[in-house]
Amino acid sequence: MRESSAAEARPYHHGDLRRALIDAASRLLEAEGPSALSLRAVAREAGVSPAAPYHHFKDKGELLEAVAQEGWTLLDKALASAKARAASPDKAINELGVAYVCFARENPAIYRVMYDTARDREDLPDQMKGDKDSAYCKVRDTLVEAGADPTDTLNIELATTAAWCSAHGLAEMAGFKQFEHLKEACGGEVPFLRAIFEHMGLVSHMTPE
Amino acid sequence: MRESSAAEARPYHHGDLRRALIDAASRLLEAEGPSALSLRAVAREAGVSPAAPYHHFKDKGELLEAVAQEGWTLLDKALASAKARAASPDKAINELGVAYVCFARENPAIYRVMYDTARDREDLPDQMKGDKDSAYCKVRDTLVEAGADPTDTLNIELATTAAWCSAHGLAEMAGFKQFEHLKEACGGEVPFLRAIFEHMGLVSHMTPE
DNA sequence: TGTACATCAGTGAACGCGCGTTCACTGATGTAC
DNA sequence: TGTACATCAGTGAACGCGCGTTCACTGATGTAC
Repeated sequence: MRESSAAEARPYHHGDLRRALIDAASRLLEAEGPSALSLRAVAREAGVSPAAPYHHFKDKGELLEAVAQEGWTLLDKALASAKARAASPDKAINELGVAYVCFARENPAIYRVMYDTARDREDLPDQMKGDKDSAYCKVRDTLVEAGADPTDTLNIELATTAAWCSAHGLAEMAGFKQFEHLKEACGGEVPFLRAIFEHMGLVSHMTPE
Repeated sequence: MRESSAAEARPYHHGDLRRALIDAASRLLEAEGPSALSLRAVAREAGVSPAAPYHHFKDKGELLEAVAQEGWTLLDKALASAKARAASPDKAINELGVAYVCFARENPAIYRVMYDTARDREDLPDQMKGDKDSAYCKVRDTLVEAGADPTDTLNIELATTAAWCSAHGLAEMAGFKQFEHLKEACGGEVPFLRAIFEHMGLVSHMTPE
């Protein structure tokens, strides 16, 4: 009832500073790049004193992990809506790939934080494999729907991994200048991505024929 | 004639401090990780004052670029010897992939510096495309030797890019704990890599039949 | 072959900076009675 | 409904640190004569 005007001075208690700090970190990250992400800068961006974040995060690392976690959740959502859009299961796998790369291209700094923190721990977030709605499971299920033998779990997992790695590699490389002329030749970035995924032939090896 | 004993105190003039600094940086990088790579630490590791590197590099960035450049050269060599070892052209492409990933796995920090600096500039080193002996050209030529139509330059380039991205993605992910059980199931890391490359099917789309 | 001198490649002290984190504090909030 | 008090979530000053870089310097090297 009290916050009548948007321009009103922020009250002493913030309301949801944890959330605000994660958002500020994301903003900073995309605006200034990963190297600019200090705890002090995040606090500054959120309009709060340098000590305030310590009431919500043990240290800088814990904030970074929260930002990465946020990224994985956004990625899950992006893949879910791509899958919902796909016309048929055997088209879906490449569309998931395209959506994956687009997510990385639109949020390059968060994407980097996601993988940098994962690589430092040599561990992808638990969410990835456990959760039924996770991005990983979505890719795997799509391969099955496209005709892969669901009882051949080893090959299903290998194929899912192959697809994931391919998409990650493409996501990290797609921005390089060297590929500009290929994008033009294909008629834009998305057709270029589609063409690359075609060449990776991720589904053909899994289906009986 | 003067440096008789290996234990002799280093003379005032170093001889090849530029080289020594790049080596020191590589050592530090693999020992302590990319975040530990400061100019001062490199000077310390090389046993030299903090100001000494400035006689050989304009600033920290220039040293980093030299380290990355060194990495690309080492990668070229690793791929060259893998290609020389390969039994047949159509096996060679996957073997190049395996060698690529092994290089990244054995030099993870340098590998990261290579791509971090490239991504910051959105530009792979010129060497990559220009030089006939470059890693990129080696992959492309191998695809042609394996039967791809050499006049279809667009598809050759797309396939080379696809192969490169796949290998890069795998290189960055291969260390994750989540894949331990797959490596075991395949009988080791290298067979695992081979299996993943099989699933990526990089050659099948290029050959007439 | 010796010597004067320019140039090269180091030293080490110093600069200012932003960082992560801690501290004693205080204003705001919520709860027990 | 009012009040005392514990707890929560901020402040802002301060700490020590390692960093990149600059500076005046000096020891070593190489070259012209």
